[in-house]
Amino acid sequence: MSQQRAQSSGVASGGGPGFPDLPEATVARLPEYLRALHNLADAGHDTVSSEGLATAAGVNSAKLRKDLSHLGSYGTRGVGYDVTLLIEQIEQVLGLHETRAVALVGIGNLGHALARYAGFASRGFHIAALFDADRDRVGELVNGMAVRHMSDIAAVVADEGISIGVIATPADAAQVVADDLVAAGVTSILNFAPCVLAVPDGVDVRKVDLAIELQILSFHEHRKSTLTALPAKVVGQ
Amino acid sequence: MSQQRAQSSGVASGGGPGFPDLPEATVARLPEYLRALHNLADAGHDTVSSEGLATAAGVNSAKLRKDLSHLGSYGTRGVGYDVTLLIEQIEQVLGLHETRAVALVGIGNLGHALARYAGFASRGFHIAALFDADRDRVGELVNGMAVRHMSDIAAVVADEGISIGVIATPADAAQVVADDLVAAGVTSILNFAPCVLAVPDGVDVRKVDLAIELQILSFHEHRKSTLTALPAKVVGQ
DNA sequence: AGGCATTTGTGAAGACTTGCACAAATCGCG
DNA sequence: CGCGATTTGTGCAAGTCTTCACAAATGCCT
Repeated sequence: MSQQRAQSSGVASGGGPGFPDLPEATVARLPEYLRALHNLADAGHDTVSSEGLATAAGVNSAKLRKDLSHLGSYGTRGVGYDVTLLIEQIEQVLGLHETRAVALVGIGNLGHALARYAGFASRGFHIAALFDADRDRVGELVNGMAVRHMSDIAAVVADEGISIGVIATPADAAQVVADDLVAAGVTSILNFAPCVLAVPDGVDVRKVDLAIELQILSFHEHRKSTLTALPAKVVGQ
Repeated sequence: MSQQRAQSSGVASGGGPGFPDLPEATVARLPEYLRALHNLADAGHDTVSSEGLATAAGVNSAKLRKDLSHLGSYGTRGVGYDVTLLIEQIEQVLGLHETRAVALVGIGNLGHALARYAGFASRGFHIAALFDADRDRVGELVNGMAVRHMSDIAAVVADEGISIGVIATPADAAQVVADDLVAAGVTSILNFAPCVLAVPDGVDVRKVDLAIELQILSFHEHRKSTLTALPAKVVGQ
């Protein structure tokens, strides 16, 4: 069980049959483009220019064009991009055509909120099971779904075809949960616990740490207050 | 009110008196180092090597040393870093000595969870006020604090010295809320709504989009399932 | 006091990412 | 049919970030 490595850019396709060799930075922006495109489609737009889509997604238009060019040529010069076609292509690349089953582990404050969050379902993810290690919480209904005990995880993951696990436990439980998820066959983990997870090669981990986001903002606040000369750069988003 | 620009690296200090010129990538990692250092301190370690701290923080040791070297020389060759001293230095740089007051807007599912999340308080942030636009929710007690109406925001932000706003509203309300926060004097925003915010220069925005994280994982799942040859790279964290 | 093992701090190379600027392609219109 | 306006796709250069590799510094042990 190796310590996970830092993000390594460039998703090689090994010259295989179907798939593009997307830079990791591009992959991270595609979902944002997709969201903007859905908004445009809802607003009745059939086509959109790189400039228009870039603005809607909060990026530079040259960057947007380069990102999309990695998927192939789906724009028309002098016109722009076909909104429906581009949605189709990005969903294809992101693998969003098959609805993915997700297991959510840790039904505390955050877990409750995630279980009820409509944004997952509306964007192609199905929360297929809820788990907690606390037997007092097992059986509780959250958003119409019963909480199950961690000991069921292997069976449920197999039965439901779950490939993604979301960890919303305290930090001290997260590694054990990750090990259980991996043992059950999960190959992608979204970790909300404030700790680093060790996972085997072949398992992807993304981490979201709410306090870290605030601390980064704190740095910029601090800088602004001690140094009033320069305008702030907008960070991330 | 300009469209915000993409992350621009390098936080210039303008040659001013006090402050280091930290690369943005370094700033984003400092909170992770800080968390790891607190763990080490709790475990009774007085010093730690770059290798040890790097492992605990999930990064390469050379990267860690370069990051820390930007803060100055606080290590001892042949020995390592003094844990307490380094904690002190990083907290200084991140501006965590003064507790920062945070306003949380949007007390729905996610807002409730954030209001109750202990990780904020334990890492130096004080949730000073809760707001919602729904008058039916105003007055409700969440974690011992009453929800107030958005119309109070200007007065409360001034009274409580709030500098950071957290937006946990639906996407269609987020821009209005951001405008209100900025008008009230907030200069940093953490946005959980799935949309791009336009803010004036001088205001920092960071975005956390839970569905986007899953979609990025989905891409890697998709890639793994269509291409079984290569081992996956671990993404982000 | 001297030598050895350890570990930091950093120069340099390489990889990745961004953004400009423009040729090539397309459409609409006279 | 041809021309001008528009917009994509991309070569290239600049900037940023990561990683290696090693000299310099430190402490321990004899």
